[in-house]
Amino acid sequence: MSSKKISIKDLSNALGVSVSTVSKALNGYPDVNPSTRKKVMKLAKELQYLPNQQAVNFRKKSSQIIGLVLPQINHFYFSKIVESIVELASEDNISVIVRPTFENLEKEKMALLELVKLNVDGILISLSDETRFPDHLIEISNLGIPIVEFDKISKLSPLDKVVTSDRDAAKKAVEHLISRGKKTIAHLRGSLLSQNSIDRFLGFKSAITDSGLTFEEELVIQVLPNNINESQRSFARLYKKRNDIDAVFAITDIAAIAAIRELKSQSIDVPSQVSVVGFSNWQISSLTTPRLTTIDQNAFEMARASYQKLSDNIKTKNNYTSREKETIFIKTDLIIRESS
Amino acid sequence: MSSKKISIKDLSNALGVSVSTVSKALNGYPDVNPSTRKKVMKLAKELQYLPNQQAVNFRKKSSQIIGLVLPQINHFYFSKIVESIVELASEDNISVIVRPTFENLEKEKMALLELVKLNVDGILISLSDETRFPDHLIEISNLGIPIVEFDKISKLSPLDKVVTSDRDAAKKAVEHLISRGKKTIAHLRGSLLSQNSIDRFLGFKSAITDSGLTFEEELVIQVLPNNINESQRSFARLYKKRNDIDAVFAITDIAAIAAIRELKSQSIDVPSQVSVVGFSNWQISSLTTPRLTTIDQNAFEMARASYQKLSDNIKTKNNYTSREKETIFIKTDLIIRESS
DNA sequence: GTTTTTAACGAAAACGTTTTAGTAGTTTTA
DNA sequence: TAAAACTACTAAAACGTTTTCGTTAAAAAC
Repeated sequence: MSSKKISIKDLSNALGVSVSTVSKALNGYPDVNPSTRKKVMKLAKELQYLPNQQAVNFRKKSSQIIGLVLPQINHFYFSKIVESIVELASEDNISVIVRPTFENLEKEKMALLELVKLNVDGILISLSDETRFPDHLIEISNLGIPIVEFDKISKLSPLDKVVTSDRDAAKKAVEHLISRGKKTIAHLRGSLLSQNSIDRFLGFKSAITDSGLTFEEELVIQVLPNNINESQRSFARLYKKRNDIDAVFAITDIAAIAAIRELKSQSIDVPSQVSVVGFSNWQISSLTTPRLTTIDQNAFEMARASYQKLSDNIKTKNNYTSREKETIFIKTDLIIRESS
Repeated sequence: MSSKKISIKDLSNALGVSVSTVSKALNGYPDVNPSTRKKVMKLAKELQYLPNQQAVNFRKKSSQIIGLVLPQINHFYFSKIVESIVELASEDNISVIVRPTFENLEKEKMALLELVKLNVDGILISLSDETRFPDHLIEISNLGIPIVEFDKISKLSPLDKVVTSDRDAAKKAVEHLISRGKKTIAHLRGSLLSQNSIDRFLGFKSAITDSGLTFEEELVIQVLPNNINESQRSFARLYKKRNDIDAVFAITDIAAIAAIRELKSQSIDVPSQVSVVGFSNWQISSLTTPRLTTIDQNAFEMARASYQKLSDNIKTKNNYTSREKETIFIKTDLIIRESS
């Protein structure tokens, strides 16, 4: 049964015409007689000829493949990004090779190396937590391979970037709490080195000071943003010291849920006594009780803008290295639900 | 700056030695003088030679790429599968091209076609809801391309399959409820056509009858497994008719949370008055209040077994078409938490 | 000292396609 | 009717490798 794959040569033999003519007929070149073209097309259909894309790409020195490197896939935000990018690319007949780094710099470097070897047309990357210096990205860019950083980026690289406007988003969230009359607002932040964490903190701070409240260092604590138990314990410690807290702005939905869980366990009502706002709008935030007010990061728009930028870079590859690089900001939405 | 990519030919020119020798030196062939090999290696490192994997694969008639086709990526279970498969494959230096179908048969067919054109070494697929007949899979298999179905499979295809042991899992879950003394157990099931839904229902039924309880048709209702509002409304209708229900076995965690939400809104205590068990062990199930008892589907093991099977098939490709196909069952774990 | 073996290398084909450059034959132009 | 233009085709190179099959020279065997 196993029908062997048929090639242009098979068509050419069967029709008594050269391979060049077959290729031209198939690809719409003008210098082929309509009747010949018809014959070629007909036989191609009959024999179910499928062009060997691998050979085409090799010959054309393009791969029609882009690489997508990111910290994780099993993650609500990132998996939406993967899904969106893959779908957008497929509309352009581009395939996507995904490589998770698990926040490991070595894996990130390995992934990039593999992608370069594969001759990918371009790379989209969201950096691992361990990545301090973006030298490996710059090297790739110098090789003439278009590369766009998104979401978790490095401020040190001269590359195109697409980022969430974390600072504005955080400010918006905190201003919302303030507009609800909250005055003693705690912030559960993440790592001191993560750019997201820094920007969200800065947004928090400027919302506080801009509205005439006094910024208290003590009300800002660091948590592990994706660890609910650790976050809950950390928040519990803070709340013990400062039970005058009337609102919490958390760096992630998980951290927010951790706070809510702790407050519930102490029979503090959310939102009347303490309001809580998260960040990311994970699916889960609409399933909790109370439903969580949060920031939607607009994963699709992040994916779209990143892919678009990369796609543009690929299309104008000739002067890629010399072109001015830009940073694009993705707008967020405040989703107001029951927790605030 | 843009250093052009260097090829074997560049090395060969620089060293005054033939391309064959360079290639052999690089690839550990025995018939090359150790000193020559050293020189080649040295220069290769200096010039940062990277083999053009595209050319290698083309020449070797392999792609070192596998295709992964599934309904969605932005989904806790599937994204874990994607992540796991990609990681396992990367250990074998295999790249993965992912294609979501969004439960659309046309997209599924298109995705497969693209993958075949790309000469992928093999394909892993989880079928869309729309897929009734697996003809397109069989065609591919007949082309000699190894293919393994996983999770959402078709009973009609003579192919290798890896599936969750849904029936056993559901039985286990319901037996757990029975062991807690529950006697009037409702089941929130999914589509009448989906194999998962059928098997979970059959597991539910056999747990009931095997333990001497009477199976009541009325206690089984159909819901949209991933739509919390619809599920809640459907369950509300059921509970209105039958408020003697003392336990619920739901086809997904979402449906389970929907039931819990409805019960809470009626001030029915979970689990003392009504116990609830979900299915899938999504991240969210450990974050709800009460934490949800559920079935862990062991996404990693599903990924591992599927990849392993495909990998074996690829390695023994010569007699693939004629080989006996098998179905592998992935064991599940009952995760007992607070909702039961 | 002749034959045989071995060591080290290179030429060239091959993978499937695209594309350039060329060629015959026909048609148009002037 | 000779030159110019056009039509429809083909040959062959090219993309970067791998791998087969020689080939030469040196080493080993007898």
